Amino acid sequence: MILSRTSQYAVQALIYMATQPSETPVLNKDIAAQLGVPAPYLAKILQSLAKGNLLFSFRGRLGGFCLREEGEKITLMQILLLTEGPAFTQSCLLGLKKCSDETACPLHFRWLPVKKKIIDLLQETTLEKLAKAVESGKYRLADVPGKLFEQVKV
Amino acid sequence: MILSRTSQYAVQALIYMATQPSETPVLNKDIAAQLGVPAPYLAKILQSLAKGNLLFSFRGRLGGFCLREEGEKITLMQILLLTEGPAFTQSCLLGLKKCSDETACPLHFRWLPVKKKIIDLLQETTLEKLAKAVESGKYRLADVPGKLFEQVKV
DNA sequence: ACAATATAAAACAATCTTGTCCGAATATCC
DNA sequence: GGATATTCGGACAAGATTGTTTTATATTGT
Repeated sequence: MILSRTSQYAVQALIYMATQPSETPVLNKDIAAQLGVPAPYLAKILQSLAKGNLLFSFRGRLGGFCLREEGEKITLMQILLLTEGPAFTQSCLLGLKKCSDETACPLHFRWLPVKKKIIDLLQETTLEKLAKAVESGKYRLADVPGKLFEQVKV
Repeated sequence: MILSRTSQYAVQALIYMATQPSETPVLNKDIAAQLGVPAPYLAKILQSLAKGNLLFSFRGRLGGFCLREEGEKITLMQILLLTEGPAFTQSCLLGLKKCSDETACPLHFRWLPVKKKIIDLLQETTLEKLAKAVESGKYRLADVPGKLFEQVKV
């Protein structure tokens, strides 16, 4: 598995938030329900994203979470640096502590161009793009998405 | 982290084995010492690789482990399919159970070409190539490799 | 028989994921 | 202003998974 479950939930949640009107805070409870993920776990993830300055959080009635920046500015890389840790981009395939151009594992120079592709993807993919994809109805954010964009307003 | 520790140890161990003469079995104990990884844990990994038909194992005195095929035939993909599980190549970045061209997550088509690069790399990289890289002395298989290819025979 | 070795199983520890609980903050209603 | 409902915040623990160690057993060559 490339990403930890924590990272997967974080990305899913932020994409969902980017599909919602940005004026009113989104509830952890609602996000969890829409994605079908455990609410207590998601709450902890959202709190850490708020500490990482990616979200605003508001307590009390009418509280919830808001994206701190507009969706077009937030990249997947920003999210994953918070959830996977800052060493995320420098990790060695074989797990060596020190694996650089000078002291390299035998896979280092084969892995380098692929890693660059991954990093490029993560840096150029913004929440806005992903949110639009979901809003188009052609892509889904969760298994058995149920009524993510099929619900009728009452 | 891209690979589990189990996978990292497995790849390291098999590369090391490929650098050793193929006639005589290699001892788990020796591999563990050279790589600086816990021997009992490595033993479990090697056993599972033997069950997956990648290694021969011999019990008793003069026993040990041998590569089942020559190094040039064994690819990283073969190893990781055993240690990461057969679903390894189809995993969705966001963790969706069903994420195919028909039912896709918003990252699916962006991720696809990158995933292909990874799979290509894993399929075309053989133990032989990696073993030769290590034997050249320019690459290291473990942190603080100590005397991996510096030791003097007595 | 003995020593060296792999194999198996089980025990232990650490980490990751999930759930429960209660307190703190905030808006709304009276 | 005070009561109330709602929501985040944080502590704690249960469960699951992964990683690590220990112990015992079986096999093989000398």
